[in-house]
Amino acid sequence: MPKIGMKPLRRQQLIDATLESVAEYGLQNTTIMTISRIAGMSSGIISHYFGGKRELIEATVNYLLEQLQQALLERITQEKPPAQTRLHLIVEANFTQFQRSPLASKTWLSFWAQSMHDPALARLQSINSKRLYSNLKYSYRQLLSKEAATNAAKQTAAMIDGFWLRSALSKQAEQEFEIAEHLCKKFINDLIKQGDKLCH
Amino acid sequence: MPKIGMKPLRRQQLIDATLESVAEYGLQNTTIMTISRIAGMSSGIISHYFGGKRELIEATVNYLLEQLQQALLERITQEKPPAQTRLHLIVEANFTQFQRSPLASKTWLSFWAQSMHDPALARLQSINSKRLYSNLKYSYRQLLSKEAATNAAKQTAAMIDGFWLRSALSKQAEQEFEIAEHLCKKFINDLIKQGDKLCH
Amino acid sequence: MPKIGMKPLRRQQLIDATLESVAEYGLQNTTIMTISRIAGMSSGIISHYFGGKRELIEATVNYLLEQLQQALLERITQEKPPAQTRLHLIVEANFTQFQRSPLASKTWLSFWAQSMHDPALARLQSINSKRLYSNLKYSYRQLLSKEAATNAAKQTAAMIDGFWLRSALSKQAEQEFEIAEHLCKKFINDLIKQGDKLCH
Amino acid sequence: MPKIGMKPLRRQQLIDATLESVAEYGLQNTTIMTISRIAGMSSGIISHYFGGKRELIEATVNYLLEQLQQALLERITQEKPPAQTRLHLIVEANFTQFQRSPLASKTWLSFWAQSMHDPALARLQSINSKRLYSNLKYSYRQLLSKEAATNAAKQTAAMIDGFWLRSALSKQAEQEFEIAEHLCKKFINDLIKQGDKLCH
DNA sequence: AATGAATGAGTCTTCATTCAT
DNA sequence: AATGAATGAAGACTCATTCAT
Repeated sequence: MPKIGMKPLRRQQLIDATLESVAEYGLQNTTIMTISRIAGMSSGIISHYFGGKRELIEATVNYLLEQLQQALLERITQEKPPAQTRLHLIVEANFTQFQRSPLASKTWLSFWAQSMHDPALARLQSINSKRLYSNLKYSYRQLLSKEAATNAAKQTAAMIDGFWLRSALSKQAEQEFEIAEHLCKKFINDLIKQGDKLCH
Repeated sequence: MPKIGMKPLRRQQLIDATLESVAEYGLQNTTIMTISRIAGMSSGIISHYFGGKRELIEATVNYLLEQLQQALLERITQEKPPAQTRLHLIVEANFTQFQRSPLASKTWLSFWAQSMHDPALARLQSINSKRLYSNLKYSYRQLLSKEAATNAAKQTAAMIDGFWLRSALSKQAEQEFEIAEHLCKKFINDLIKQGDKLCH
Repeated sequence: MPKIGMKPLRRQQLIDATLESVAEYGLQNTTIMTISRIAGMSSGIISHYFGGKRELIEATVNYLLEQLQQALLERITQEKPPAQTRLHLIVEANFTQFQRSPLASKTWLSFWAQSMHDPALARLQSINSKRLYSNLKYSYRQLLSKEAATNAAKQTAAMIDGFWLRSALSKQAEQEFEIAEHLCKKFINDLIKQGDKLCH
Repeated sequence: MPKIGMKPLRRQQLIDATLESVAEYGLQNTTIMTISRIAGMSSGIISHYFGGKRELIEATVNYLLEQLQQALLERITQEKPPAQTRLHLIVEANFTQFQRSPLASKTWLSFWAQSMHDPALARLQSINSKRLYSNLKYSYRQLLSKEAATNAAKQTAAMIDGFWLRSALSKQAEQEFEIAEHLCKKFINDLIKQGDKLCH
């Protein structure tokens, strides 16, 4: 069945299956078998489309990164929001329904841990980490002094990642994520309010 | 060599070797062989002293938790510090030289990821997470209203964990940890200063 | 080679290899390696087709039982023999060429010993034991009183198993089996003759 | 503690422990550890007194054989019984309380299975098998013709071993052994009675 | 005499990869 | 394009043996 465009479709199906498998069994217990079974395909298909398990894992992380980036772009590029709004949108992009899902959150954490010993994953993780920081700093810079903006961006990035980590590991993930988003925004607001006073 | 007191010694040696192995190879690539080779012992020794790999891993996490707890107790119990100082001490306890070491930080992250699919590790992680929050909240409560203290404790816990996570994954871990500790303390100070103003 | 019908073929090949291995090395010294080497396959194939060594062992015992049962059915069902003939046929089924082979006899004994500590094997052994007794009793009942039939069935079953055991362990197994079959039939004949006299 | 006569004592204690271990766990699952634990000694003691596990196992089988032989001698040498009585005594010696115990019966069977692949055990088993036959034949010879005696001895030996095997593997071992002993004696009586008639 | 700490070869099992079809 | 049969290296675990004390 030599259909055209089969390759992207199959690849995405396998990436989705990988996300499901990692969410259910963990990265450690995710095997060619669990992935291919979830995808409803044979085990050989992975080598066929990705060359090996490692490449499929990397492609899956890439997909998560793209989703995150896209969530931000969707929010920001439609309009030209003021800096504070933009900061809120960055927070929101990091706490979308997709990112909150056990599927995504468990996978992220597994990948981060793995990234310490896998250069390809480390590279992706580094890009992601810097991107969050840059986005935050850019917006803060419009409201605060250079030093204050740098500090604020680092604190906010840490708080976002920290809340995200704690929520992902919590048993009441859903609820925790809700509070987390609120407290991140509150932190931003307090920071700006405080910055105003200090400026004047 | 039937020496008395051999058991605690060997167990600690194996825990140390596990930390080194996880730091170097990751939890996923840490095997009975890597651990026993680092410890300079045979592979059978692990089953002999811990029953199995799983129990050794759990004992190692327990050791990390104890180190963390002890770092805090050392700082707090010798004196009765004021609340703000106490909050700083909590931050410091989470950023000791030991905790900053790749050995500890990489191991923590590996364990957290694994905890999502391992009830025993999940339990330990949960205890640790709640302990940090409780300690922070207790101190904040002496300075802020109940609601404000709760929010502050959650934000601070997230920031500590987040900084810790970002630093551990960073290539300039040492430097990042330094800044992280400073910014956590700064956040606490700002929060309290702000809280004062709101109260008055 | 995705041929259809590969599974039953491979399973039988592995069962045959298991019989050979147990006959040559004993159940205790039969390993995944000895079996797969005899079968001319890789070690992984056993888990692939049976799930594990245990299941392969059980399947092999089952095969021996089926062979025994089939040997009896072949002899009995084609005709409706008189009771005495039927008793002889039961004896013959227990001393077929296959059952006499070191391959079968050594394996039986290994399995019986193991059955004392393995519920699954114990169940199979129990079925086999009861089946022999039932078959004998049914035939004797047509010739003797109830009590005499019970006794005769028990004695005959014991004699068959005992001869079988002694022959299997003997160095001149082939010769011993020959005599054993003859003496079992003689015992049956004598018993019936004697029963006649007692009846009349 | 260089006590004199320690060696025989320790050896017997270890043989007893081996019997218990084999009865409880089976020969396959009987390890240096299970034996030494039951004996309340260290694992090293076995090498110390027997050289290795294998030698201990063989010594244990030897002990079982001696018990069997002694049971027979006790019954026969006290008096000079007539042949039929003597045959009954042989049966009784094979069904003493000790031989009926799971401890002895399970061990016997394990050893027999192992004997197929262990020359030392095979030798012991062969001696035992021949001894039973010889004893039976000697007594039968006083009552029957040479050929009849040979047949009778073989049948009786098979029946004894067969009953013993079936009883050992039965769930109601105790009860089965009782019936077994009775039916063996009955077989002997019937045989002699029949032999009388044929002789006259 | 007796211990038990330590070893490491051997076992079963898992699983990513290969490849004929 | 897609399968899944087959491989074999690597994993954790077991256990008889050794040996310093």
